[in-house]
Amino acid sequence: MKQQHLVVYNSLTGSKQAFEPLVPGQVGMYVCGVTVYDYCHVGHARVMVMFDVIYRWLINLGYTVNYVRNFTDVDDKIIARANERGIEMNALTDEMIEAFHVDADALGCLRPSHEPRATLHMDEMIAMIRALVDNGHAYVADSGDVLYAVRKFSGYGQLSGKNIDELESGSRVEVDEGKRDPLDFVLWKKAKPGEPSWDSPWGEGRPGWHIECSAMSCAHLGDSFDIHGGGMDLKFPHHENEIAQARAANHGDFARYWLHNGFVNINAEKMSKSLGNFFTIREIGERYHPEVLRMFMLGTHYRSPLDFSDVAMDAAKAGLDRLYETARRLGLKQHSSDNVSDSFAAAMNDDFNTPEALAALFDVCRRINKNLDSGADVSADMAAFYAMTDMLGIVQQDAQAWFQAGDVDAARIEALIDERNQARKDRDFARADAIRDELAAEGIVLEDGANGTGWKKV
RNA sequence: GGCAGGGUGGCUCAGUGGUACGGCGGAGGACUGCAAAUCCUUUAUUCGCGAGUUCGAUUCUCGCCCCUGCCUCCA
Repeated sequence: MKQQHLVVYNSLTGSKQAFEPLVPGQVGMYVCGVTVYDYCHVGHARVMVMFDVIYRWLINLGYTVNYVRNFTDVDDKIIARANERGIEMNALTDEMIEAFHVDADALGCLRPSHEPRATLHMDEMIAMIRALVDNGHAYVADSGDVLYAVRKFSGYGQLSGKNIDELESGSRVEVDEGKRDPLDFVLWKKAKPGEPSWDSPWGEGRPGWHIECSAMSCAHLGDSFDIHGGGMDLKFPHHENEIAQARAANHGDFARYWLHNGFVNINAEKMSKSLGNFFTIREIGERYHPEVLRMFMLGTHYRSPLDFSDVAMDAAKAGLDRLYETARRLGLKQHSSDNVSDSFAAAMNDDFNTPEALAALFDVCRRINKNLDSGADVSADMAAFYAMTDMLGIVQQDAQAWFQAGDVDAARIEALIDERNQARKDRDFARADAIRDELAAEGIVLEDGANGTGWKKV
């Protein structure tokens, strides 16, 4: 059954739905970014990569996409880290945002249309909080904090599929003195001495975490927009609270489709900073090309858990090498746009099923190799091959460089290859094999082809 | 405890009411002086367990076992 039109799994309804944007031809998409106090780990990478693929596919479908991904650049952890390091908060967040971009670029992620920072949207946040206070959805507690009254919002719990009473019965939340309800959350936090703060109708303070996303998404995309995404762990309470704030303050529906990606696990356990079982993108980058990490992620559907391991990364590298091998045989890349195979398109249209899309890519890859072997025409398949790899954001490097990157003395290798080929011509295979073994010991593999001998680093 | 998502070959990962996609790995073959790469063949009578519905279930229903996540900050 071919899927001609995009169907997405909407966390809000718990089912797959045909995707129909609010405005035909246009998509507004907001993805929760990161809190910038440290380097990104593999879990963050998954959000970046998967929503990058979604972004690319939406564009391919012909939509004009307004893709917004925020930076949380003020919060407790940031302040604590800045104090630890003895630097200003902004110095820390600027540094981490730059690092974020380096990592995202390395992973081959396109830049979003907008990357708003919380600290640059104080006016919007304060306006939204004021609206909530004015219409009775928020109140000023004895502590001076402004809190959101969850009981005043009838739809609370719709996204996470919970109701307030259930949440409270199993709640681990400490009951705060000033709260009218244990689930009430902070909209505006009164400043403590020495903390960064902004002026507001409720005195000096700073915004709560949830309000920034409500305010920034609506500021860039309007009170109603199409897609809101992020990691599964943000579903509750973060996204639930975003909905409560935005719908109570504005008149729109807020986000209509909610997309949540699964976690990255280590030994079947969630990778997280609190558990300390995480690898940063940079650490992985020392052992694997970032594109291997991307390939690894594409092999699993975005909503499923993804178990990170060296074995899995090695397998991803082997598969990616095979694609690069084909790219190398094809030679110069022919740019193409919408030549993806039908099965690839069907897979992507079915809630961005990248594992199935990869299967479609490998089908074409195999056919190309076969036809290249037999000398048949591959032009149509080549266009499809590159259209699909571009859509997935893989095979973006020069194929020759992919295999020959690293610390190698190419001139010396070429010289040895010449020497070996002379030996082969002289049928001195002992000498020829000795040279090959010598290079193999250095991780250089020789390949004798119809057009001479090539080499690659493994 | 409540809610959510899982358990598919050596590993990994899709999928479907009619005996299972792809990748990695293994085996055999073609090619090669030998390799490497590539191609071909092959690698699950079987989809956690038990029952039910059905002509037929891995796919639907029920029960059970196990795993993970969320319910607090977390992508």
